[in-house]
Amino acid sequence: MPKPNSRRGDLTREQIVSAALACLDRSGLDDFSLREVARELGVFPTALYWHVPGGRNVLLAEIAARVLEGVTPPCDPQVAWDDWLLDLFLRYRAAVRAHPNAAPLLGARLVSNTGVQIEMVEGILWALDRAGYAGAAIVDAYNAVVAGMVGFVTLELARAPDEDAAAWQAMQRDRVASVAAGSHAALARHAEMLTRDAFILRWEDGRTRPMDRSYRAFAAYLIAGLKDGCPVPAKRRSSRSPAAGKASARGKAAAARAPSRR
Amino acid sequence: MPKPNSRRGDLTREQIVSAALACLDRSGLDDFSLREVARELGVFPTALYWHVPGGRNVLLAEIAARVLEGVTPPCDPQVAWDDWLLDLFLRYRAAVRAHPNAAPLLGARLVSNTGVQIEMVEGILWALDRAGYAGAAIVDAYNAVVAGMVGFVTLELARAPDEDAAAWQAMQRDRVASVAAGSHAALARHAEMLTRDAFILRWEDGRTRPMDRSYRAFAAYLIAGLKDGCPVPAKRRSSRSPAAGKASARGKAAAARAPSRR
DNA sequence: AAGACTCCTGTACACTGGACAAGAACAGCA
DNA sequence: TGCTGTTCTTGTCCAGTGTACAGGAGTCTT
Repeated sequence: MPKPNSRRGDLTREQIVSAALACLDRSGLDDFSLREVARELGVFPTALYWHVPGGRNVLLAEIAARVLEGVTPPCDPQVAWDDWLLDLFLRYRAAVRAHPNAAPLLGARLVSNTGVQIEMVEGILWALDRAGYAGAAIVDAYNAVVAGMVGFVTLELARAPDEDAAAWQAMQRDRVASVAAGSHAALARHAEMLTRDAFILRWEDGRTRPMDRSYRAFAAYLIAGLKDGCPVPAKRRSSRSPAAGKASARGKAAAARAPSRR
Repeated sequence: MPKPNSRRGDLTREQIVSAALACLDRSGLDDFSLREVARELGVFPTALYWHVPGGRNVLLAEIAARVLEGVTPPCDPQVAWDDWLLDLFLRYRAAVRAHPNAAPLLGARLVSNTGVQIEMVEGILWALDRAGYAGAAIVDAYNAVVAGMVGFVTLELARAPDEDAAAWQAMQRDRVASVAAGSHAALARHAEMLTRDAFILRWEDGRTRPMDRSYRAFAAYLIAGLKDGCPVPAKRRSSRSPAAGKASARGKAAAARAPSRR
């Protein structure tokens, strides 16, 4: 029997989400359970269903929304669109790093549920609009921004196996070394760096070994690509030589003409 | 009591992984259970532990590796590095689309376990090396490629809530409409397209409504950014005029699809 | 023929998410 | 004050999960 809650109507949805987030931070997503949340609140597990109908999944979605609260920078017309985007990239990552166990949630079921993320959506569109995007192209650019931002951070924080860290590290290093000795020249050449900082090969995840530099580089690549790939190079203060913009515009238009197949 | 297995040593690790993949395809990741896999094989659940020590998680990792088997295009020095990368992007997506329920697996715990993905790693490094990347920069570029590729596809295939589809669709559309009516100009302008094809706002997921065009655009942005961002622009055969390169890229990628193993 | 080894059968356990019925505390109203 | 309906909480219940562990068939080696 849990300790009687102080008073009657004390249990709020907000409170539940907060407690759930705390549990998630502590126990990880795999061991996340409604019963633990209830224990934390001093309440019976089934009480949660009253405030958050839909149960576990809905609660997790709520957590995701909470984590993303306030990531969107203000829409300041003084700030150049690419700077704004970069800022969003950095803030998103910071927000998720504050609750790394929520990362797989965001990566796997990012859905608009409470309308919190609407601000983010509008912000991205606003930035891309100022960059000169419109029509179908703006949808593609928007998707690229979201996928890149969310994807990188999710992957960065994906858990490395939590067995004995030293053993895992040794195994990874050995395998890379042995494999690379063969015909894998490029791998061999950078083996040292890769086992520290490269996806798939690294033996520490992003919470013990952040990938700041790679993330910044990634954002830079993507934003640069967005500059190049814009059909109408720029709205104000054209950012790049018109020749490059025009040339790549032709290529993209050609690619976009063949819609589906395969 | 499961039906007696035909013979004694009939159960292989391969068989188990195949059955598990079949279960995953059928039931989805949330409802994936060892017991169902065992049922499918006509075997007691605990029998799986003999062939797959480590249980559920290890089995899931094995599935992930299986899904990614044969994605890596051959390392043909005739193919330009950017064409090779684009090809990899397309093949990766095709492979995951064949088993969409495995997408969250790849997105959340992409780890090198059986060495299958080593080929992919080496391929990417080889391509980036030819692009002129080296040292720390090649690690960043590599991470960008992996994160982009994996991230987009994972997000594309993230399940939309499986309640009544029509209701969900109506709700999404209404919310966007109502919110956009306010100060969200950019959102309002493209509301129609966005609710169909944009992350977060769309009401169908990637398996019923593929995002081919956005994915191609995304790959193009990223690869363009990688071209721009390279410290030493190009190693051999200095990158041709951008227009010509883009034009030939489509043809080349299509041609390179033929000599695939598997 | 005997033993060792491989592979699988059973049993058992602690735990999960969630449906359900019923009860407690409160509100408004007479 | 007493009554009634609503809002929340309590308990109970169940099917199903992952996996540890003890053995028991079948096959191979000697």
